[in-house]
Amino acid sequence: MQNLEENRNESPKWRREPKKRPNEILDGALIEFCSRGFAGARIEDIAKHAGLSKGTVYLYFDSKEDMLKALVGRSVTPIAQNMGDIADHIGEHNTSAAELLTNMLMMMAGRLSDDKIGAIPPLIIGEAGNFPELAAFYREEVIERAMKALKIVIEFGIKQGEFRKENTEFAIRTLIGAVFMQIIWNNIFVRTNEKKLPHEEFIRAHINIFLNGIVVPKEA
Amino acid sequence: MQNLEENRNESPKWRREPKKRPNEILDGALIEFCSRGFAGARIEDIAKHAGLSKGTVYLYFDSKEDMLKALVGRSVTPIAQNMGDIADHIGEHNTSAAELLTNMLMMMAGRLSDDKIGAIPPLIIGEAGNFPELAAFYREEVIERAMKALKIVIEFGIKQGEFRKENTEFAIRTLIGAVFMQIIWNNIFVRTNEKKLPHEEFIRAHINIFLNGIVVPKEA
Amino acid sequence: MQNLEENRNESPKWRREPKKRPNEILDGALIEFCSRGFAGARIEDIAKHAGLSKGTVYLYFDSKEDMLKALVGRSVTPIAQNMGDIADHIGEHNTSAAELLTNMLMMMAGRLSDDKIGAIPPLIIGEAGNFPELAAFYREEVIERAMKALKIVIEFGIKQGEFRKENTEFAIRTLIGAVFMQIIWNNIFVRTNEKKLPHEEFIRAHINIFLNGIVVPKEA
Amino acid sequence: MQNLEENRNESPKWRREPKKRPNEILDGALIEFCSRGFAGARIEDIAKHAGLSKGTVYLYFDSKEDMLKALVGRSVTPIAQNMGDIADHIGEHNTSAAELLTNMLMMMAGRLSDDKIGAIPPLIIGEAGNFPELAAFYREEVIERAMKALKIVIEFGIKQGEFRKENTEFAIRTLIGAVFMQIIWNNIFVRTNEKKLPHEEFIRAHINIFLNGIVVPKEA
DNA sequence: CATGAATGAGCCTTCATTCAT
DNA sequence: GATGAATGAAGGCTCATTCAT
Repeated sequence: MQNLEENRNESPKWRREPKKRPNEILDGALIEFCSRGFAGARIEDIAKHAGLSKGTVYLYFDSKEDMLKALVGRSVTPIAQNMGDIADHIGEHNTSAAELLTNMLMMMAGRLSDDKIGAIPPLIIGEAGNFPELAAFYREEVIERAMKALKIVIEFGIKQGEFRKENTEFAIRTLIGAVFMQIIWNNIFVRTNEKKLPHEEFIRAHINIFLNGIVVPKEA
Repeated sequence: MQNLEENRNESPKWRREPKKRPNEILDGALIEFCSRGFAGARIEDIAKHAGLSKGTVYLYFDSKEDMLKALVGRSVTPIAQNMGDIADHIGEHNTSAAELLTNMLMMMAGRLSDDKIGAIPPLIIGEAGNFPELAAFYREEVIERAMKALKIVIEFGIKQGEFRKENTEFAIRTLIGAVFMQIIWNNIFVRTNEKKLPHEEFIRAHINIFLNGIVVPKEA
Repeated sequence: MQNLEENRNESPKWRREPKKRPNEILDGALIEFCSRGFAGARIEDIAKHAGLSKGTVYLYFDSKEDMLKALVGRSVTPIAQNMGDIADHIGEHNTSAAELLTNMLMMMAGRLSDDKIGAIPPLIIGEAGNFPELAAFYREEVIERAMKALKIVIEFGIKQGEFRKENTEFAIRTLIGAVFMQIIWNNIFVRTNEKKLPHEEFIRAHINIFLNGIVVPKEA
Repeated sequence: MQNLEENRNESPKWRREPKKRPNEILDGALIEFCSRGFAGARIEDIAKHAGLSKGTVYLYFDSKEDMLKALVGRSVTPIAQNMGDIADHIGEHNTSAAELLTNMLMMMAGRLSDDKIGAIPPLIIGEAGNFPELAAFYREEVIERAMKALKIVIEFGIKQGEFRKENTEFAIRTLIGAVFMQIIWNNIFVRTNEKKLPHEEFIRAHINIFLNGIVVPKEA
């Protein structure tokens, strides 16, 4: 995660692309915020990740808090967009609701496997007390959208006679719970040299159970 | 899994059973840690919750960090114990695996509905960077135990012919994912005057799907 | 101005009277504000004058700005009070307006000869840009009161036939101008080892001219 | 008085006659120094007033301090020159000492009514602690010269039998006090939408009192 | 046991100054 | 000449921790 390469020789400050600067800083901020928490992260360390000095960071962000917000904002857009895209294609071709659900969860989990994106939810969880707006923002931009999309698909499945009529709200949460599990496990509880929960397989297994359950049918 | 034993012998200070006063302090610490994060919490505010002054806290805890550890320790013991209890009774009476799973999840979710206990996991998630030992401790004492218990039940169900043979590890995580969902939703993302996710109903619905899936059987 | 005595041996922190603390701090603030300006004064240096450490200052004042305001406030009360007292006694006994004016100016200049009080106006002048409220406050509490008192006396003198009818507003300012001169000269322009402008003599001479002018009467 | 000569030879950089650009910069510096104080003024803001960027300022001035000195230097020359001019004409024509005094004070007050010049003394007062040389310089270049000129006129008046023999040093200060009053009042204490002290009228009234006093002669 | 005044390390933030372009 | 990105010293303020009472 460190960009050791950049600090090579005396590559002078003004030679690097300034356009990428904010993003480079946010990369550093992500690392520090995640490993030290917002309060514990030191601006100087964040700057160092981008090969910059303390003061330079303030040319791009007004404050530490500003950086946190930008960081969350940056992670939100891509995932939020894809989410709706999938739901929009319901009924097109002849994709089953089951396939659509699989695609959606796969996409979510896939995106969140990217460290730059998956590290954000735990960060938000940790800072929810200090920055409730951040949690609210993330809920609206990501979680609500995902839920809405899942809802559409599940209701579509029910209408098609493909799914049983279950409490949709709870069903959605069961699906999303797996994503939470994956994120938190891989970012918080996995041991340093232990294999992470592979989203491809885990989500597929999860969907499978979601669809078919685990109980052996009474008369097969 | 390997250092379960170690911790038992060492009996670290943060697992001790404190008397009344320390507990009052920890109640205050919980409130402050959760709303401000570990770094943001001020000892003076914690003390105030217990009707004490700053200095007095130090008669009971060596440091702020010590308090965090004690806090987590305090929340761990009860839940960890119950966990095993249930798995121990497998095969007794003639409880089905399905019933056992329901009982276990219900118990977990029930406990974690208690704010004093449910607030801990988000706290740990937020401080995992600063205190990896805490996450490790919690994994070992709570999550691993829960998983082990769930595993036993699921394997019991499979052996009984009650459950299909699924990837047990993933199935366990699907179950636990719902608990994560419940905790995080209720502690982080729920809006101030919005109804919390009721664990009784949600967990029941979740288990139902887990057992039977949501797809309408081909030929019923 | 330094309190070298206090720092003697290891006289522990908690042994000194805490009641006097704020005043001691303000004494230090005065010294530093006057010699370095508000912005240039370092809290640590201010604290050192009172034999305290940086942090302790914040037990008594919320901020540097707070200290400045307290400092001005402290200097204002005594002078503002005396001012009115004198005007209140007009007509009592058979004091002439001339005597009253002399008493008033003498009192003002006398007070402002005390470094702790005379150093404030130049400070306000220097910080008027940053803290206009301070200048406004000082005008109202000190200058306006002084002017009002002088006005009463001068009008009394005119009514008595003791004074010629001059533009009172301007006359007042002529009187006060001398006080300004005295303050600014002694605090800003006087050389390090040059005699300060002695208010007793200077104000007396000034009043004398004010009363009688300097022109030799045409036919004496 | 003694180092008037020195300064003339040394011709310090801050008395140089800058070209157009530097003057524009100083105009900006004046505004910022006066409204924020020396320490509070930001080079970037000063530059903006002149339509320049931060770095450019350093092509014309070595440092912020250098700008302050240049600023004061710039304001000093014109007033200092006029001062002597008047005194030089004493005895020419048949101007009375009274008229001469009036002319001199009128000129001083008139000049200082120009914001660019009148804003300087309060600035010096505020920064006297940080830059005692500035106060000393101003005293020598402006105040001492004004005093010397006034002294000559007053002594001339006494010799002519036009003035009574008063303590000349004090009398001078009484005169100058009015100028101080005018500057400080108009630059510091006047309210935002309040009329400034009009130097024409105020100085005329002041001189009138100075010459004739305010007491009604005993037997007129 | 309890207090709270005092300490001082620590960090965010500002801004004069530099310098490659 | 002019620019503005970059630097880094400096200082206000916070707060965990100590300790005399």
